[in-house]
Amino acid sequence: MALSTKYNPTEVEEKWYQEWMNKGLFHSEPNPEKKPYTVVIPPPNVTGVLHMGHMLNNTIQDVLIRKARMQGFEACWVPGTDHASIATEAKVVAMLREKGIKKKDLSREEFLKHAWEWKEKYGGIILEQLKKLGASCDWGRTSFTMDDEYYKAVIRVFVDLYKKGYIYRGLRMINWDCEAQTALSNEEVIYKEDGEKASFYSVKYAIKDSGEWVTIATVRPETILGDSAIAVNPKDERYTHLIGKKALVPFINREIPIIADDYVDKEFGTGCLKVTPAHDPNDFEIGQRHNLEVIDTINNDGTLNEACEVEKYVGKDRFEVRKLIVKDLEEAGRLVGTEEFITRIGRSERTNTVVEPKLSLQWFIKMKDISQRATKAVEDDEIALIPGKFKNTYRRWMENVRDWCISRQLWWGHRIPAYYYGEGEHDYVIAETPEEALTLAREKSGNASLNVKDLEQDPDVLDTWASSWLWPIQVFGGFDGDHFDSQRGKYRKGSNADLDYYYPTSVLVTAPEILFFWVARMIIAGYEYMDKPPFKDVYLTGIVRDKLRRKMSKSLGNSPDPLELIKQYGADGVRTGMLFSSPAGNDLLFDEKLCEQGRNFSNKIWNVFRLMQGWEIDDTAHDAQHDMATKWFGSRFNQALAEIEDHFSKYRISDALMTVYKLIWNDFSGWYLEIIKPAFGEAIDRRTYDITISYFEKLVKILHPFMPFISEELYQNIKERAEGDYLITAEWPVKGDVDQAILNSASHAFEVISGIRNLRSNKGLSPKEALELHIKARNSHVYDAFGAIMKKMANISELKFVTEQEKGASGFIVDTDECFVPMSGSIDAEKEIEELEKELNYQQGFLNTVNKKLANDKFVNNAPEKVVETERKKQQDAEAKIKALKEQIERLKG
RNA sequence: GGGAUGUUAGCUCAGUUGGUUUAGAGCGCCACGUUGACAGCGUGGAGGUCACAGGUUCGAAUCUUGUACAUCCCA
Repeated sequence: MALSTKYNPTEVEEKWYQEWMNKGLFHSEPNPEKKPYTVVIPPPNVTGVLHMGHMLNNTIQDVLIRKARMQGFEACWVPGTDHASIATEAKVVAMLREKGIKKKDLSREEFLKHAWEWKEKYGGIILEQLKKLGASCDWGRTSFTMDDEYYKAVIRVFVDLYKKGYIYRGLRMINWDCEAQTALSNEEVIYKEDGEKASFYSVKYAIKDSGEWVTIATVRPETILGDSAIAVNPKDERYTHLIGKKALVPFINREIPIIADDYVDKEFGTGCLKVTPAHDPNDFEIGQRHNLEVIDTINNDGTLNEACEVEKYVGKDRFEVRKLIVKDLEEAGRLVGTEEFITRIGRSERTNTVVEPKLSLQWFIKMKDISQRATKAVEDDEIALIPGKFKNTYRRWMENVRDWCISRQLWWGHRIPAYYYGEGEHDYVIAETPEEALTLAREKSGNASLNVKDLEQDPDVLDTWASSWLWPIQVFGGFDGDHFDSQRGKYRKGSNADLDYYYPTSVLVTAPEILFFWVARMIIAGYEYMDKPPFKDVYLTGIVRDKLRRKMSKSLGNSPDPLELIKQYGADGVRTGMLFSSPAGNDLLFDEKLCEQGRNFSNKIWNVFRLMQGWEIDDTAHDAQHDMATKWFGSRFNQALAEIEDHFSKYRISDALMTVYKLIWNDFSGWYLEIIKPAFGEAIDRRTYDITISYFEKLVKILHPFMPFISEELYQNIKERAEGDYLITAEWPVKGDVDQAILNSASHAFEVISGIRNLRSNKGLSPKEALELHIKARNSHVYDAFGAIMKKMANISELKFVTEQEKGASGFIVDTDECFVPMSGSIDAEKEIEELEKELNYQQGFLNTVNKKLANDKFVNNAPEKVVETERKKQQDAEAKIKALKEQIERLKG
């Protein structure tokens, strides 16, 4: 059968993925005979489509899981998706808006129906796309963070943490969109790149019981009426005498203290800061530190309320009031100056209105105590972050961890299980179900006649991360039913076979951007509920950028369509393309050329197969000449395998791939096959053929994690396979012996071959023209073993040893052996001398540095003996080489 | 403003507790080559004062200090 000279991935990839699925080869069950190797996928958002970041991330996971599977681990890769409350809700709202439906016209139930429909339609897209990449996930275990059981788990954990005293309700600044009347996440607030123009007003406040004044500067004069202090820097000598005194708010003459706080920048404005805790996040924090009154003067719709105490402003919009108040201040002689400056103004992504910082009651998790174990785990390397530089980042964040605000003013998500039965601040209960809530509420209120209708559940949902932090536990159902011991607030050990077997997982592969959002919190939850870490290693990938180092994003349009790439280069090509340049933690500058390189590699391997497949085999003969070649490649393979294992142990996936790449392309294809390749029309002997095929089989094995499809295709084609024999589950090669002497001899022989090729190239001699090679060698060992190979590879008709310089020959030097190639024509002596002198120069310079070292007593006395010895060896080698070079030059001159 | 990381060939990166050669790889580039696996290929070649300036050391791309630039995180 004639095979195409080009490899065509599309069909092959489809075929093998189906076959692997049909045979259940991705599926895993706890197996006491084997050790587990578990990976949980970072669940992609249901809103998304596959982008290059997913491609990189999931390729790495697949490489790791496939290798583990072949190494005899019970490999389990659990896939799934994240409900992504904010992103999804925004998408659904936008979709409804296009249909002319407003969210506020819908009931919660109606809205959620739309959301679920949307999720069913689009939520699985990424997972389907991952199949094209070759991801060997155990699809039967697919999880979703809003599956029924998962939902219950999240609620359970909320109740549990509340019982343990970790959850509380408190005031916090949020971003408020006055037009849409909703809270915004930080991600939904946008700032113009170059800032915006704003006016900076200087206003003077009277100091009580003194004729003095103090001048503050503000961009938001409408919030003056909510002021509760004036702050100065404690080191600012201009104002020290005022600290502790009272100032009077203009118009209303409310007495507010003058306080000292480090936050205040002496250089900025007048050095006096008006503090309005209700309407500025920084002011709020200052307020907390100094126990200041919080006076909320702005309504949800952006108008001022009664709390501002000035009748004419009440009910008017904040920007209208700004104009009015500026005018009034001016008339009252309180406005000292106005200047324009550029500042960052946050606007709502959706309505473009200026975001109003607003205080609101939110739910929090106290982080300090609950996170102690997680901080220590990374500090003590119980969990390794790779690359290690993230250990610092992690420590700093954990040591300064802030309480986690877990409530979101949204509908899509896990609804907070707080049930209110009255208007009082504490009139609520926390429970898994309304029924339980009712029982608790009756107890707490002492009102036995309460019924379910009197309870109102908190309308907000939980932060998405407050569900995904349970991912490594809950994908195995760790919080289901009796597995969770709600008395102790722990997983009940031994109750869930899957969890007991697969947890802790082996490695988490994710992006550094979510180190705190997700990774740290999973570690916290892992120790809290399992008393064990969720994973042993965390491999942090880089960000995929374009050639110009810009992050790939939809809005820039600089991200290629991954599926299109797969179509063009094959999944194997794209996978290797991504991995060629992705050291852990470093950004990957994506270039389609890398995929092209991957595709070319597929093609190279394909043609290797075509070559071997075309050979005729002679069963009777044994060509002993090939024994040296097979021995050599055996050692070379083992050497490379050891390197590969070493790279893998350090998660240097890119280096491991490059080692495989070079082993196949240079060593196997470039040298080995060329050596044993039978001449046109001749057959290869059986023994050499068989061993070559066994080498090729080993090569496709170590290739498999990177290029699963072409490797399986070739594995199936190089020989008949028994039923059920697949590469994906085949045994990973075992490390064997490395014969260093053979490797050294081979590289010497290859250098001689290169020397001859180089000589041909310089002299324009055809490779078809046979040459003689005469060698003045220190020992002839290498040539006894590799002579035949050298003759074949360099087209040498005769190889003989000489003891004297040769006249009328071109020469070159390998190590200290002098090689002569007799020439029929004339020799360009000048040119050869020039080259030899260049080399001589280098060697003499080199010898100089070595001699300098050896002449230095301090070096000889202080350096380790081994180092001194290698220097002596270098000295000897260089001297011998220089001698040989000089001889050659003499010869040419003479 | 605080902190972290980085700067090695045209590009992307290795360089593993300072000593195997006055630095390596892949890609790109240049020259030559095509009836016999592969032009999506082969053979050969060029290309770097390791950002800059000091310091430590017998010895520095590697340790240290400073400068410049770049990226990221936090406020």
